[in-house]
Amino acid sequence: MATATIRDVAQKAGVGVGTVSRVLNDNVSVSQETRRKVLAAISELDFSPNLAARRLSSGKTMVIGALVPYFTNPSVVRRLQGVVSVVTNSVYDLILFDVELVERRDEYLLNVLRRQMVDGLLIISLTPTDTDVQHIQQSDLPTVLVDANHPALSRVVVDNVFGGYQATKHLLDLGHRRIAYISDYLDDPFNSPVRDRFKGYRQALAEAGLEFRTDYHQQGPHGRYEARAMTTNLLNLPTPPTAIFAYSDTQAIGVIEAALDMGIKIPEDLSVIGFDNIEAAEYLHITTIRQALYESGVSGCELLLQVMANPMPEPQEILLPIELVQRNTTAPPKQ
Amino acid sequence: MATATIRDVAQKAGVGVGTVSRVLNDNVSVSQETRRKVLAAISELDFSPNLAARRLSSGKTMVIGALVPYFTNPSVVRRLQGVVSVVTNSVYDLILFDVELVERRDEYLLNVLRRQMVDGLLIISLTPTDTDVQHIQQSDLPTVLVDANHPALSRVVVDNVFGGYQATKHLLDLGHRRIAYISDYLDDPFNSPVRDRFKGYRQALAEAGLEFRTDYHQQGPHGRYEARAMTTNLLNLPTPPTAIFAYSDTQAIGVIEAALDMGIKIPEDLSVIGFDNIEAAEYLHITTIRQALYESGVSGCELLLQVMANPMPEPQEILLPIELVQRNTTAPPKQ
DNA sequence: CTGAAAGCGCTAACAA
DNA sequence: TTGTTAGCGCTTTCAG
Repeated sequence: MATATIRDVAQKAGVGVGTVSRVLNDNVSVSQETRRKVLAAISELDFSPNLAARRLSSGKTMVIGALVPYFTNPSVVRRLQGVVSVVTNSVYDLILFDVELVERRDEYLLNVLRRQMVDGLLIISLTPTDTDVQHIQQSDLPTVLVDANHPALSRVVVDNVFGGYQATKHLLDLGHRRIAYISDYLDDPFNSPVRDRFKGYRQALAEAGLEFRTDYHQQGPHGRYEARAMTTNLLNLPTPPTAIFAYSDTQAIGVIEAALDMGIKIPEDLSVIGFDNIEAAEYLHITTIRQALYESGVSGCELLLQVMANPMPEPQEILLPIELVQRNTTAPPKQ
Repeated sequence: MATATIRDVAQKAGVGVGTVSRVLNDNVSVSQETRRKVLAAISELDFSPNLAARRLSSGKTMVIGALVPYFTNPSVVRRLQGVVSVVTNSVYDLILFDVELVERRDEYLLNVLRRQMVDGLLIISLTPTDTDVQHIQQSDLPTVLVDANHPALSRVVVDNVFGGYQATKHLLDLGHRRIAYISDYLDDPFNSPVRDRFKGYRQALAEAGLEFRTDYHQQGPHGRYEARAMTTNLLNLPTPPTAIFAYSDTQAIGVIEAALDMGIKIPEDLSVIGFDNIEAAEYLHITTIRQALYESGVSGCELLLQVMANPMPEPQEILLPIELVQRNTTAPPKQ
């Protein structure tokens, strides 16, 4: 069926296109009778307004964009599920930008900004650089960060420094003295949580009068398998750690697998604590720092919708709570 | 910055807008010299073509839609990850339609079809009705089904009847005679796999000379918690089953939790087999029927891209393999 | 190879 | 309250 246009509807209803547009947009200034006629014509012709035309004319796309790194990352997926739950109940559609190559991140962002592809943007687990922020501000696109921090942008975050502190403190309280940290690369500019948690780790260590040992900090690309390798290094040290704090649950799983492979018992011989509380952490009974993943997506999207509706002079910050979840992978060290 | 338009570029380059459009679209009929001038003007003005305008004018949206039910479902997420991996490397963007309410499914589909929101559509784990198919065909929108079957549409599927058979056969081979099936509602029109696997289950039973017992089939809404309740019913029967085949791994997890709660040991007292091989099944060592989830998304999206490029007269079918993965939740029955 | 001009289907400003 | 009309920014004829 060659889809009907607004002109066809106008003709059939015996009114002008402006009037049809008015009833389409729930503009009040239409008489009952006229509205009825137009509505009848619309349903008769099975008319539905063309989106591209509407967008060009109105300047609004009615879509929200979500920029995410590694759509395969469970915690990112969980956040996205929160986003989707909100978007689905709004008038907006969701377009997903998956950045697998960090080098292409820039290209994505600029594209999105310049081409006016979306009315609002959610940036998830991807810390923008100052240059990025400049571009965003220049483009005037309502933007909200989720799990990423920048003072100039509205955001939904957790206190990662405190999270790192809390995880380490838990291990310390258990009596551990040789505590390692495995993480993503500390100098990844797009990942600020990794540095914050590291800071918390060192704070807790210092507070306990413990020296930071560089050989107890392993960093590498994110992932379960990469974490296994880092763990092996750690466990082969002359004086191996008795506890490992992993930057994420995914990495904690790798730590556990590597330890098990070496015949090291958890938690008897090695304590492991993760971060995030993804579903797998529950299944595997991993002690972890829970953060409200799903909720962060919900809050982020709600905040974005708000900002889109009435822009706020100041960037907003929503701080979500974190909480230690004790399960079966941490215990006091032997003897 | 008030974004530059094609007109600005034309003016600055001293050419007509048509020429600018030609270089934008890699049209060959532009002299080296002219192209150079235009390109210079473009980069000088930091110009990027407006998408809405391009869409309206060309009639192409350059976006692919993915219609999914329950974006929280792990197997759906996994398939989607496959889709994303392909879309990301194409010229298309991805827009996500999440259908949480089955009643609204229709509305979504019609909307997508009529408003020309996308150039191609992927329908995941949502079996279309004949009416749906009619609408799709009328709209002439390239469409591919993933994990859903309809003879009139291109699709990526597995042999679910065989899968159900294989799962049941495994239990039978182990020596079980009292085998139950818990599943989603059998009469859900949008879920054909549930019926196919049930058919396979009954085939295997019949082949073994076993009668189908209605009290051994529990159905309900999909989910881990719902599966727990169904399992409790089963296990409280006068002669409870010694093995349970769960429609999905998610449900198998519920089965296991319910059994454990009742002090029933797995696999000693009860064998459990799931379906899908989601990540949690690996963590929990659940015996299951693996299907290539991620791969289904990849194949589906590649097929869609192909169909969009050159429409095929006949609907295509891609059949993906399934495979029994024996882990720790199935064993011979006691004595 | 290139410029001019006619839309694509809609919204919104302007009259009436 | 309503009809008319001028664009929105681009692609794509149609001439030349």
